[in-house]
Amino acid sequence: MTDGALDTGGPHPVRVLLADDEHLIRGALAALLALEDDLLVVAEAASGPEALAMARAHRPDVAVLDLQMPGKDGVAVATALRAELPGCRTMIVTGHGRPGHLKRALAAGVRGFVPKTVSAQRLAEIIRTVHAGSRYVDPELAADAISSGDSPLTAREAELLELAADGAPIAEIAERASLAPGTVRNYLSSAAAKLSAENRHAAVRIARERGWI
Amino acid sequence: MTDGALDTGGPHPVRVLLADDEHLIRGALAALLALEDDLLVVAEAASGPEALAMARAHRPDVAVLDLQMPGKDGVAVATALRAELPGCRTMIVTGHGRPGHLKRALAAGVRGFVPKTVSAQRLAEIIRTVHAGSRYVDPELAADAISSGDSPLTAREAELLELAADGAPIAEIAERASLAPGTVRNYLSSAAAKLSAENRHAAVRIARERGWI
DNA sequence: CCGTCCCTCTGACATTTGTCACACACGCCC
DNA sequence: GGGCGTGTGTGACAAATGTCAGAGGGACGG
Repeated sequence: MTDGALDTGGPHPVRVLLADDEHLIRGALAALLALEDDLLVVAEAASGPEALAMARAHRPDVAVLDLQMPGKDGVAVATALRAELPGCRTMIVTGHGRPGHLKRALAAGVRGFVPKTVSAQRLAEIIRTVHAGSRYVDPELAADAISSGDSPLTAREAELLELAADGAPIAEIAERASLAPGTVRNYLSSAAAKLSAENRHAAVRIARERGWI
Repeated sequence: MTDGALDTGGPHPVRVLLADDEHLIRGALAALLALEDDLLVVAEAASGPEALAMARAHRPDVAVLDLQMPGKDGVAVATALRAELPGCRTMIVTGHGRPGHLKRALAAGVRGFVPKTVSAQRLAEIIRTVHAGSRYVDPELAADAISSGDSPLTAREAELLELAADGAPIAEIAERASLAPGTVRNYLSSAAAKLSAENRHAAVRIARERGWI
């Protein structure tokens, strides 16, 4: 064991898992992180399920997950990892961060949340921060989340709004939710009013933007 | 001037402009392309207008543009470049390629269209291909575009569908299009029928997926 | 225990939206 | 020119949607 005085991260480099479906980014990122002496990319994955399998096999210290991946999204993977590998810290990297994702991520135990607009060096610092046990949330995304505030929708309203998201007619939504059509209309109307939307479709759009569904 | 026998691209390296709002990717990409002897990244930009300004200043041989950028999207930049710098080849790199974008891009004179799932080395090859004057379109994206086929919508139908995209009520659409409400309903109904949609909102969603609006 | 508040749920009613039949203009082929 | 097909535009009618008033139930504090 090397126990001399080391100033670049100590004897144990941080073992990193990289998961992103865009090879271009993942490969480039791996190359840049490899330049950091104290970081070691031990596994890469291009999908949610693959990320989980890789994590089981390689037991990384930190998992860097893209939000949008085929199969399972980043937050879902983080949730699963929390249960399976409690010692593994998770962080999310995302292209266009919407407030709701941030809240979902933090609820799933994610320790870091950053947009892809940061530099690689900054990302390396954040990986170290997260590995050390601190949390890091991009200030701009945090501001967005705070300014957008909590969802004013009740659970049922959000649920029905989600069922209405693909433009289905009321009758179909009512059937899927096992409710009377009138009830469905009422919830959607209430949700639209809270969101200052003209109708349920505009409400869906607004709720999406705010990350509330 | 070096004029000896060179086998890695000749005496004039390909001058490349990189435009992408995600620093993480742009920086990483620049680093990876720098490993190629015959490619030289002469400028980087994080937005559409910035990309144009950089292109004017540095006159690159090939402009690698992200599709989604603040200010002006990649296709819009490509259109402007075609007029201002006819000698500059343009190519689009995109995260999630939808058929309509590909058609728009080709119409704008773009010579290359690739998803971000390709590797950096592959991208380097494609930059060379494009610089040599050939075109390159990712096979999978091309297949999508062909299978999705041409839009069955007439010009007016597509136009009104676009106005309906944010969930606005018919009256507002009619006003913005200077048409009678009945006419608007008729066009949207026709568009919905062609797309096998239950209503105009579902039609909007389908047309978006197919890249027809 | 009681009142109060909020969420859930429903049906009746008015408004909005989708469907249909039809009129007009334009381009095309014979 | 005459016949034909297609895109554009309109209004009447039927169906879907949004609005409203209100009933029932659980949580919370006085």
